[in-house]
Amino acid sequence: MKQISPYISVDCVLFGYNGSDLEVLIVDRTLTDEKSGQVLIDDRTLTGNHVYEDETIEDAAYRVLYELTGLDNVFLEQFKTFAHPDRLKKPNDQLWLKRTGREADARIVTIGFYSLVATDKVKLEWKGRNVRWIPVSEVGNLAFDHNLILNEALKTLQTRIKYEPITFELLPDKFTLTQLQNVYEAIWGIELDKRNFRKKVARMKYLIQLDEKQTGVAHKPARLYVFSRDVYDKTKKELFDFTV
Amino acid sequence: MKQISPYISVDCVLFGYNGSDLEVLIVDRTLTDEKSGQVLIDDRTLTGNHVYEDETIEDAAYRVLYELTGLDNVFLEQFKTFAHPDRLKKPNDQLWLKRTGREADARIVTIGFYSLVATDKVKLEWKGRNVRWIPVSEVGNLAFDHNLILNEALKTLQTRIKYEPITFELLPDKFTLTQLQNVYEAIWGIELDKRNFRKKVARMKYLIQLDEKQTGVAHKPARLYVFSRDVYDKTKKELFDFTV
DNA sequence: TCAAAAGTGTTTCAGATACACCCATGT
DNA sequence: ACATGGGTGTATCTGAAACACTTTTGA
Repeated sequence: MKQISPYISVDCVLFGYNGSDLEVLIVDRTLTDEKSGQVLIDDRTLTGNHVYEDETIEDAAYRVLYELTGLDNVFLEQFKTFAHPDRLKKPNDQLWLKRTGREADARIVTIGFYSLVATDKVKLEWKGRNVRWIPVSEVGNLAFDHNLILNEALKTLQTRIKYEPITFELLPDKFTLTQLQNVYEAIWGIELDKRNFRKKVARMKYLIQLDEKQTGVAHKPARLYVFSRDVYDKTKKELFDFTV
Repeated sequence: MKQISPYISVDCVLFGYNGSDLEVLIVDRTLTDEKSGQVLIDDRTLTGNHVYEDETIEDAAYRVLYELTGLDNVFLEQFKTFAHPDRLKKPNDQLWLKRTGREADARIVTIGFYSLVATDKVKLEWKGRNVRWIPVSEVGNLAFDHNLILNEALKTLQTRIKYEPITFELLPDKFTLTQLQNVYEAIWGIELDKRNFRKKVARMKYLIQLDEKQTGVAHKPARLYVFSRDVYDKTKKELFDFTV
């Protein structure tokens, strides 16, 4: 059995998109007293993971993703590390650590990763716990410092999509321009003009229009597009202008 | 005495500007065999630090900066965490850890911070070791994974200055527009057009023109400017447009 | 035939780029 | 007087923003 690095963990913020809202994958955390049957803890967390001694943190994060989605080519990026001495010191968190056989006093550094996945690819069970997609705006209180981690991940995502084409990771392989626009709108929480949006993406050579249309929709069917990483890598240029 | 967190460290990439090059603060690492007098190690590192058990990583990073500069209001930002299992496993690094009384087998996570300082504010000695500013392009091989850390810090800096006005942190409080332009050129390694640069900064209301000029220069003296954080905070706006 | 979303063009304005000369100072 | 860097304006082009109607499909 592999040895676990006891002071390092990774937390993964999995973002998904349900057609109208930006969602995040949340896991239920419940703890019931064995004797009395009393519910001691009933709240929620992000998906986290320990790290093995001989494993990189990236591999540890990919392990969570693989367990949740069965996919191994998912967008994943480190965004910030959380190491506050008191980050695991709330009463519920201490109780949880003790009851699940962890060292409750240890200072654990967690490296935050965020990930973009098509929501339908996720199983609804993980390590025996319930897993749910929840719109980011309805998440409420999370355990540990997971609200902080989620907020930082969201800020990173909002910024990153301004400069890098990663939004299609939230969509099926073939998608419409309206879906793509909706993703930007969901992440930024604003509305964009359809015509201007389309003029903008028309300049993005790595969005390839297919000879294919939606089917089974009760309106004019939209054209389908795919993202071409190949074209993107060949045409992307460094941006040396500055805006602020 | 405070207890040290044995598995967490911070590494600080201090960037400076000498009037023509972007520089980074580098510390000599020398180890001499006590009996033979033979030089066992003679190379260079970034400035790093341990973290105390009850201390945040930000505070630990500020401690390095304070020791080096005597300043406590320096620009500092976390940019990436380095945790590869083999990051301290090179022979010289193992030798160094053992001879300086550290646990050579332990996996140590280091959180990378970068910082922008006016170079003249730095003392030239730190923990009994020689400290030097070296142009980023001339750094050469560093100990541990410090070349990797430096490269990531530089990439972060190059990107960050596109969107946030932090470059003046590398200059004296009062600076000329040419100095400011030179900083951008040094960080990006490209040349910018003087007139276009000035038109651009003219739109930045937080650059305040003083009723003051350079003195003692053998040419038309330049006007001096200061950065106003106050104006910046009041006028900065969220950027929701996207460019890629 | 109606409901629903797809798809399209023009005008106006702001900012990006390219480019060359005179000015103020110290030596 | 000369060397040095400071400081300025215009023309062109590209992209951002604002804005409304026709088209195609399934029900």
